[in-house]
Amino acid sequence: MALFEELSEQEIIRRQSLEELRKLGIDPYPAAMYPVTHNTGDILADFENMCANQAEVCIAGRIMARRIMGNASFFELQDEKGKIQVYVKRDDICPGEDKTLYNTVFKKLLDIGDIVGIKGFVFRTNMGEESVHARELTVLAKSIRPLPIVKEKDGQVFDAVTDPEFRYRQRYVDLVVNPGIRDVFIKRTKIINTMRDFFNSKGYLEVETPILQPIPGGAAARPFVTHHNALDIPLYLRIANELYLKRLIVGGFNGVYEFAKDFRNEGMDRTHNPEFTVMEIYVAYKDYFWMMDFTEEMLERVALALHGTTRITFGDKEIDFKRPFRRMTMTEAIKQYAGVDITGKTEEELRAICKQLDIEVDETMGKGKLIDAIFGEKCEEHLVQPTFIMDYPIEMSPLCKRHRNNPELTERFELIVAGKELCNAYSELNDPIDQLERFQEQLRLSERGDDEAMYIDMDFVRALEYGMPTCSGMGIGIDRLTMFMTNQPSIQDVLFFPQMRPEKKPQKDPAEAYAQKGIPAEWVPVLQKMGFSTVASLSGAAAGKLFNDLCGYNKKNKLGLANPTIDDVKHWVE
RNA sequence: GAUUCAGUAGCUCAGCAGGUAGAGCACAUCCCUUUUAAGGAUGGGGUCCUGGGUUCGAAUCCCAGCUGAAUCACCA
Repeated sequence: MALFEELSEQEIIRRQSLEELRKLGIDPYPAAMYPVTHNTGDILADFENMCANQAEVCIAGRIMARRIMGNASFFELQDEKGKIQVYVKRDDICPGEDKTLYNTVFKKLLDIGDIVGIKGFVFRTNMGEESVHARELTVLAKSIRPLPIVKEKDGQVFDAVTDPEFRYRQRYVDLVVNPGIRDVFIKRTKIINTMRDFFNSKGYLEVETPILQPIPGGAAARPFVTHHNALDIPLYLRIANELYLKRLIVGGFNGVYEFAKDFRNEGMDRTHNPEFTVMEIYVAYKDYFWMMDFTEEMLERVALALHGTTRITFGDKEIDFKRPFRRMTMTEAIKQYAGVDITGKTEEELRAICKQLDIEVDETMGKGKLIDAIFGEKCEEHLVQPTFIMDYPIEMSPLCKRHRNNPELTERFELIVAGKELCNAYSELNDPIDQLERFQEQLRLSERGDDEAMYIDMDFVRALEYGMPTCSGMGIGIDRLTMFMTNQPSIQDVLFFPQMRPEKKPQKDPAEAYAQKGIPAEWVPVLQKMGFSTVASLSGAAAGKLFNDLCGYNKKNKLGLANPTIDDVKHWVE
């Protein structure tokens, strides 16, 4: 009894069914493989043919609905590809005298959520429903926790589980009961595979680089820190892999790419998760113009692979990934959308412009950040269709090559879609002396109070000193790309397991802890029910009231326990 | 970090002039016995997020906290 103390009635019943199955000699969790031959998708795709031939199939999956009748019943079996109705006739699955498998096991001991295997043949019922007629039923895994019940008819969903906390914490349940969730994640993988195929077809090499880094380089962000015991040094979870991929270009690879989990110790919101996926690619002897063409082709392929068209819907917007994308410089964009010309302006002049445009600034912001603020505040929101914004100020791009025609700018582009940054790319800086100076400039910004300025990675500078060919690199946020391509408004909807605050388990002391105070084990559940879930919580409680409550509870619930004396209770609350 | 909203049965939700906790699905028992989100009847199931306060009395009103979401701030 004590074992079931915290279980709901339905859970208790299911655990009893579990024991009943074992008593009948049925292992509710058998070890042997089950020889599945088809999935529901296979059957429904070729139904007419299979039905005409009464094709034999062996399928397995979860019971999602049951319609129990006398000696014939129906249930819905759900597998990875969908659902199909199964027809279970007593005398077919129990050909002999013993009807236990049908009457007891199927009708009484199985529940929604249980995983079963069915051998049978394909047929259509009188009602016209595509079905499998069962000849054999095998219990493959008993479910002892009831699933939420979600129903569906003609594409309309009833009682869907919508609580985001439930869905994200128990994604496994979300995937089982909510139609369409699985599809987002299948598309996510398809996006990645399409990109990977594209890169491989060009002969570029997929590589892996360190996640634990002694210097968190390649981007400006606060890192997660950890400690390596054997080396006794701090290590950082990478915020980017850029500097390692460029080292490989130094090493002689012409094209390298990596799908990388990066980690940034910053705020979480609808578009930010502390760990996220980025694809970065570097190709030698190319520049950022080439990379724009490459990026367009890649995204067009992804859209076509997913939707068969370049036009996609995102929220209330329609976005077209058809090449070529619009291209404009940052200066042009600011001129067009903010109405100011930033050409040749000093830091002080820019600060005045910000003030005039009602943009908040502070003293730590240098020229680059001021320009970025104007762009972010006044321009980004207008850029709905894919747009390359080119030629960023040099201060905000310490790893990017100086612009060939203007030393104030860099050969950098970002791709903006629906007002959000999707890609970031450079003609990569390969001048080691310039690179070191840029790092030192970052250090000065950092001393001025900019806590996101980059760390100096001297080994990376050393690598550049040996010589890196001209090259262009591009990074793209895979989570954001998936959000666009699957029309999901939140990053949590494209991550299987988005970061959540850990669940707090209510603390409960075991009966032994109560025993040390002389409290009999049978009273422990009663005390816990009354809110005294730990021994410590008892101290200081009003003994008289508790005594009355306990005796009253005993009587009211007809527990038949021997009441403690008032002196006993006084001792308990000491 | 700020503001707003939400937290009631396994799930979806009602209830909130403060007065004995409700429905549908799910579950159990029975009837029916080829059904289609839902046949019929009966029944069981709740720390109304937690802790304080106001009150004769709080799911309901007030305060604080926890968890989540949205918006903003921060941020590639």
